[in-house]
Amino acid sequence: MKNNVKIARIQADLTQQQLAEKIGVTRQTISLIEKGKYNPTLKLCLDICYAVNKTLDELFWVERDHHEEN
Amino acid sequence: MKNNVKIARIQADLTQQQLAEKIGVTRQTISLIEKGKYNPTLKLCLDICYAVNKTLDELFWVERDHHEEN
DNA sequence: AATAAATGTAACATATACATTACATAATGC
DNA sequence: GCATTATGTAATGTATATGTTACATTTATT
Repeated sequence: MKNNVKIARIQADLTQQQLAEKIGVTRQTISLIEKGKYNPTLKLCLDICYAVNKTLDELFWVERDHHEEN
Repeated sequence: MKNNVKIARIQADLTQQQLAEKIGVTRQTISLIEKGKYNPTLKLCLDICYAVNKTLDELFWVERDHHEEN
């Protein structure tokens, strides 16, 4: 679950805490998503996009990798 | 949770059943997502994208609506 | 270096995505 | 009309996303 949330958050000059509050989620959730340790729901992905002014593709799109494990 | 899955699925000439099998999910899950009745995980969104050859933005992006009722 | 701020992460609880089974209705072909 | 296929949806179970609390580690500031 690689993504660009951390980069976008830093560009938006937000801490995990601030981003979490903007979205209404806990800091831990942001941390785990940035670390790729879990699989957020679409609604949460969209909320993150809105908070850092990016689209889904910019933050979460990954080409299919034929050798993907998982 | 409006999305364009149904349109893309039909364009790809797949039934809900066929799409579900391609992805490894049940037909019910596809049906509920198309009806906007729930909030799929990112992984499932990506699997749907791959199956119908669209990107996240094409299938799931929605501009923030200030009057969203969720 | 010491202190504070930011981040990682673990244990446990709760909500909900998704599976399973089942049945009903809608659409399509004979 | 009847049979078949596609779709909607309800009940119940399971897995996992997310919350809560708490503490450890890393990074920034002085």
